[in-house]
Amino acid sequence: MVRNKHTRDNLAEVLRGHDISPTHQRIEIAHAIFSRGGHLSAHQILTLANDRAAETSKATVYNTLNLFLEKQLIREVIVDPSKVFYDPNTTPHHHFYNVDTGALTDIDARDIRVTGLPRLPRGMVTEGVDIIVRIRSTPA
Amino acid sequence: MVRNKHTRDNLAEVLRGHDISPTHQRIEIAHAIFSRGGHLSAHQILTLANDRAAETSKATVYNTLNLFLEKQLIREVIVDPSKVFYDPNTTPHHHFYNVDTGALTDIDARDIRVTGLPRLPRGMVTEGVDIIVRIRSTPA
DNA sequence: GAATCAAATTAGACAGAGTCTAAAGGTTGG
DNA sequence: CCAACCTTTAGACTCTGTCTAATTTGATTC
Repeated sequence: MVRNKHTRDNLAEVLRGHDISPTHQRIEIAHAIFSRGGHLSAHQILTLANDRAAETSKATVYNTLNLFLEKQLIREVIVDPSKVFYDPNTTPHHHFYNVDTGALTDIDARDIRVTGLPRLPRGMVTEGVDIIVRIRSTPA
Repeated sequence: MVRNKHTRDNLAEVLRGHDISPTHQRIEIAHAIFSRGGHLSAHQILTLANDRAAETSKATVYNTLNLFLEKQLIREVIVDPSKVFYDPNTTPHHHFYNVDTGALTDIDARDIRVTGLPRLPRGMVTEGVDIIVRIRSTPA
């Protein structure tokens, strides 16, 4: 009976599974990202990681996020020119982006089909397809 | 018989057509963007605009690009976390993004069809759908 | 043309995200 | 314990973009 998938012990295992030695700081950062399940900026992650004890520096947050990206533990979502969001959901999915509030919402990619894309240039392969649906509330 | 669609005189007309008073600087900026037909960063535009005569400041480039955006003369393309690209093509289209080189290529949106998108939350409208196909060259 | 007033431009200070560096701390194996 | 290596760190630095206050430009009216 699992009470919490994101205990620090479990996270250490996850990190090891991705070839990442689980240090204190990395576990705190993973905890910040995974326990909320959603779309945080580097700055938010820095704040959360230092919530229980101030032991993680800005440099480490950036180092670690880039490491997590490399090891495919998280994904990057680029919708706002001034900020990158980090996404713990690495299953194929896309995003609604509320241009008024900045809120990001996942769209499961299972049902999505894109047709009519041109053939790729020779010697090129697709690494991924990102769809961002920009939405806003109807004006009064 | 038109030799060049992007003479400075023609551009002045285009600007007026979008409710923008055509100043020297604005014409130089428009010229930089339109005469190359694609995907420049603010920094590149600043350099190009000062090519023939150094008369355009950084502040004006940013002011002007934002004005052009508002007046729908150009579009923004957000693919690179560290930089916004400005796109003179305002017809519906999407992009190939070469993650190795950073090169952007247009994909005409006419033939593209996306199915399976979930219904929008109440009171929301779609402002636009951006599709970015990330590509890279096959490893040797 | 001169006077006036709004719009546009500007240099440079500023802000925020992210990188880099050199030093220090911690692990691990022998 | 030692050596080699990996990780973290403070803080300086870079880069993109914004802001401000002052000046320049340009159009309008007399």
